[in-house]
Amino acid sequence: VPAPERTTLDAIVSAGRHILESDGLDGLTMQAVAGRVGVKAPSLYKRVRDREALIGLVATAVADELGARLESAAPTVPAMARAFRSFAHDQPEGFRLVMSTSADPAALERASAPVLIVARELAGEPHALDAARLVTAWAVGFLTMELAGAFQLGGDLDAAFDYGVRNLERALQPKDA
Amino acid sequence: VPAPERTTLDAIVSAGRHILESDGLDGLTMQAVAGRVGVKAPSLYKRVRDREALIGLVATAVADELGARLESAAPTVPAMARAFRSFAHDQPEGFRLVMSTSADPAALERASAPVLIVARELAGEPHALDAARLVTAWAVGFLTMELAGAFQLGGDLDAAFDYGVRNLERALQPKDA
DNA sequence: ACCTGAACACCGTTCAAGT
DNA sequence: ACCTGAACACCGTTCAAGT
Repeated sequence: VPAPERTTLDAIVSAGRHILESDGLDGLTMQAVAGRVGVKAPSLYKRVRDREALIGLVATAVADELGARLESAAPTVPAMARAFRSFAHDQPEGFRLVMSTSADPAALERASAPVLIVARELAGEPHALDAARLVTAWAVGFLTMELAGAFQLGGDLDAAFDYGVRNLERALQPKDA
Repeated sequence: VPAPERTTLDAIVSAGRHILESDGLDGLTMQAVAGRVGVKAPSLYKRVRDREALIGLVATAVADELGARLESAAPTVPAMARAFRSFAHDQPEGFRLVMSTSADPAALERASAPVLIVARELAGEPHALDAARLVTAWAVGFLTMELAGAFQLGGDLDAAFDYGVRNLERALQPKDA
């Protein structure tokens, strides 16, 4: 006797993202997600292996949206850095999750593709990958610290971010430019 | 009727650090810590407010050791970057914890002081703080990604790290150098 | 004065029983 | 074929009772 489906994997992941942002990773419980999609916790196990797998799906979905935002930004270092930072401000918990958990490798690769293109244009082919990693690592670290409140010494964070963008752009030019 | 003390706060924090590295943050349970110091879980509440506070103490202890290592490194960008990376490799869970939790602000400030000194010498006083943040953010981001396995596109990570160090050092010099 | 067993709330997960 | 109540293991935390 078939039974009607009362939810979908997409609804579960979407509920997970919403709860993550409002209640943090600790608040992302199976019961909270189940309640939000109108089902009891045990039913989630029909669509998701366990909580860890659900967290991975949430992280991948966030990484995909980050990639889409970077893709639709202008292909310059400042524009992509701004897009990156505004995403982290909009979804701080999701951003943290993507950076700490290993999300789906394919999603991470998609997200980093736009950066690689800009880096190639700026630094030239031989150092394109190293250059992309330099600017990505800086942005990840800056936002990790900003979100964690780790910039203790005050000062203007917006100015510090601009300083970073400007100097990195300069640093990526080939030495004999 | 007084009762003998069967453990100390130091022993608890030290046990916490050990369990953190061996079993991860999820494994850092009150029962595991209590067992390691030879006591039952409820006794921990005599010395620590709750699990969250214990995690904060562990993070602060790790941050203090990181600061000490940076302080004893040679005052150059490459030497401090190497010290930073080797610390993250030695204590990956501790490193992740310090970067994600807000450890004690005072500990974070102590840890970043040596970087500030080098940055001041390289970039000059007006941009010393911005420069320190640039290099610190890069190192934090690089290691966050390296530890998370987020560098998907292969290549030589040691070389990518060296590339970052070299180019950042160059980027920090005043524009008219 | 610290330590512990017992208790409670809460969560992840499994599974037999419903429809 | 999915959904749920019941059950189990495990954890954080409190507290009365021990010494």
